[in-house]
Amino acid sequence: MDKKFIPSQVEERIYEFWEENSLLKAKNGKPFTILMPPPNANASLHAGHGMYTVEDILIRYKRLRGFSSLWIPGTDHAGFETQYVYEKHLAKQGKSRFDFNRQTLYDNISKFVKDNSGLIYSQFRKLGFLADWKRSVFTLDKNVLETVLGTFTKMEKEGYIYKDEYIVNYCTHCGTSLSELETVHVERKDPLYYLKYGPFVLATVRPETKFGDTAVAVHPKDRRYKKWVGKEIEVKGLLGRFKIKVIEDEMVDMKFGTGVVKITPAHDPNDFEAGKRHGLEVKRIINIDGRLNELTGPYVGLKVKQARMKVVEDLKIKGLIEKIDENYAHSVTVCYKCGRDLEPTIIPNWFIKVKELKKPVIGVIEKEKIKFFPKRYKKQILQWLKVMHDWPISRQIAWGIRIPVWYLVKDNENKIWISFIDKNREFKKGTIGQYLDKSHSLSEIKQGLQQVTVPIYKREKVKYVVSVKEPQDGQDWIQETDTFDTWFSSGQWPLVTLSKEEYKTRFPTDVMGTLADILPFWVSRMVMFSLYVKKEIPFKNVYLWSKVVDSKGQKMSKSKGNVINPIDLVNRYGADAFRASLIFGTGSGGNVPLAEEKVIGMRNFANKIWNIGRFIWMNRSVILSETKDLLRMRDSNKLRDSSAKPQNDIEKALKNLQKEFAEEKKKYLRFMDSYKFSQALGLVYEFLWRRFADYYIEELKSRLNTLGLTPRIGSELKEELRTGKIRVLDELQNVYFENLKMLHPFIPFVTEAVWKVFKGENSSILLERLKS
RNA sequence: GAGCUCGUAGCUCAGCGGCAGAGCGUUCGAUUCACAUUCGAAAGGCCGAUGGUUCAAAUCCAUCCGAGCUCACCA
Repeated sequence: MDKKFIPSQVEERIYEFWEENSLLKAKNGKPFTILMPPPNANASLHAGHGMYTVEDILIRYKRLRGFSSLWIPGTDHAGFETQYVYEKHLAKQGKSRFDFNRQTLYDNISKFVKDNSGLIYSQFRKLGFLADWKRSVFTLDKNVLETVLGTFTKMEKEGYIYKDEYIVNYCTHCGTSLSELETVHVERKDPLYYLKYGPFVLATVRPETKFGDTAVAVHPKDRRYKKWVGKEIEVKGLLGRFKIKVIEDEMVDMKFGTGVVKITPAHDPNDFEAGKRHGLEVKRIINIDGRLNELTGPYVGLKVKQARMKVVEDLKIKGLIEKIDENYAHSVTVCYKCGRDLEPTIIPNWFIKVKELKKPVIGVIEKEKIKFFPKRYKKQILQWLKVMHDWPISRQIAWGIRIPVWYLVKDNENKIWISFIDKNREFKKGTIGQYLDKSHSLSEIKQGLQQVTVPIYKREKVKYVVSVKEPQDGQDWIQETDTFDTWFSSGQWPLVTLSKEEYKTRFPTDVMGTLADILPFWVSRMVMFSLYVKKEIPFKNVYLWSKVVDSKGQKMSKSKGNVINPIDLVNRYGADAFRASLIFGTGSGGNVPLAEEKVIGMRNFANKIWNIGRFIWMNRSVILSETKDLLRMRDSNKLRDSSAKPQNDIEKALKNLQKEFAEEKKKYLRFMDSYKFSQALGLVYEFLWRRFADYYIEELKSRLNTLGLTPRIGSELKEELRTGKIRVLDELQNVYFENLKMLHPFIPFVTEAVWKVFKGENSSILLERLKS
């Protein structure tokens, strides 16, 4: 054995051993199953992925406890995220997604993902993860598509899916709508404009939307404006005079501004709701490219911000601005990805009605059929479920699972809007009828297709069918271009990962471990889909781990320059040290600070484990080789008298050691079974280092020394004590071995390396059992 | 506005009714000994504040102060 444990010399070999000897696969026993949260297929390992260690700990622990533990990995296509990355990549080449038709864009991204995937699995291997890589599932695999499309079809048939023109947060830069959860609210100061509006003055931060106003609202209790309610007022505006209705609505805050609000249903979520309540016209004046449209007269084509400046300027000239509050602080909704202001926009979207679907979810969580660790997340998810509203599942991006809806072309030529690149590589946009008439064939359109938009028509709806393949009925159909929100497919992760056989024995799975951040996005939806499709919970326990932050508790980000590359740490200090540093001394929830000093500390711990083994190994080998001699000299009476007392002391110490160990183990099992990994590791750390090494070994050494013995090599070993010493080492060794097993889930490499020293190259601690 | 969490050693945080703890850092000391990636020792604390429950409170309850997160709203 080397003086030091050198991870880089053994880790790779050990991992290969596990892999070659099928130790990554499930063995016989009672099933224990974890589905790995799928990282983005094109991702590379970041510090946060290190927390997957928690799942590896469970897998290894359960294996040692005799379970048939199975960890199934996978990767996610991560629609929006990936397309975003890819578009940045395109931008570097001076291109954009609009230069390609949909299919080509999809194929290019697909290739991009393939080229960049696989990296993260090799990094996971470096961390020692005992997952069955051969079983990896990708969220665009055939069987996943079947399930996901099947669920959609079922939901549509049963009335849980509807299409609606709804106001959604739309990022004009990223070109897609976002769910509420994908938005970020930031506090900001913007000018608040007080506009003269007929007989009123009203305050707004968005004067450029005034062309879309279809009412003015006041509070029902506001006496100041009572006489106007229900009447039309005449307003002088930038485009001339117009009449507008005054309505009353509780949403108005009498104290804010002048107590009068303009209602712009097409461009504000609250106004949209108000518009619904009062049956107002939805007048859209900003297109989805973020520019004002022809209804705004001279402002057509301007982007929102430019338009605002121009409108304000013109209003000033006309004397229509009373005052401007330059320091108005409010919060703005921005894109979580690019940080730009979101434009509340009306676009046709596919929705899932969640009112009925979420009821059983709340039920199983309240009844604790699914348990949360730490417990407080139960409250959080329940709170979130209560406010959960219908889920928009359409995304206007190419990289994803295309929604299996086909629109009938016939009779709808003027209702289906398309954009495509024609055979002369020209970009075309308009209704499908416009082009079919002009010698563009449907197949040409389909080939160059970028986007299909079918607005909601109240009277004559556009006929569509839900079908995975194009309907073969001789009629012309064109498929929806929207794709599913990534969470729609990853929400079905527990439904696509196991084999048919395994659904009988391994479902519900045992533990779902994930970052607390995605509790609402992912966990609640997995439960929802599972209860809907399988009438069964998808997992029994949810373990929420914490965010990995830097040593000062700051979130890691490139701009702050505090990003720590985990592989770097692994290369320098070993996978064990990295893993343990994420677990040791960390609490439940919040953040896990990752500091190099801590990794070093854990490296030292791994080395300590190694050296305790080395001590036992060196002395044991000596004894074994000399046992014969020693036995022959048993009757020697030399030192007999003086040996009596220390011998008894050693016996006593051993008894204490056994007692302490029994207590340690009992506690350990309790901690492990209640997912208190940090405490379990801390316990063994304390026991092995502070008690076993610093106290018992040191004590024994010094007592042997008082007899003129050093527990060292060959000739220096005095025979008189051998009987006692053999026992000493035997007992030390057993306690040590048990502790190796207990530590193995946390620091698999060093424990396995030591094991192999004692039991041979072909042995593995993973084949051992940790008994109660 | 609502909910949740956290204030414990210089730093990062465990502990969550029964002697105030760990890692890192600091100071002093040891060294042919399994390990200097080591060992021994020390300094460092009104456990955010106040009140309550209790034989006993860092721990439970209430209020307050401070920090953070999430959700909702904001013309």
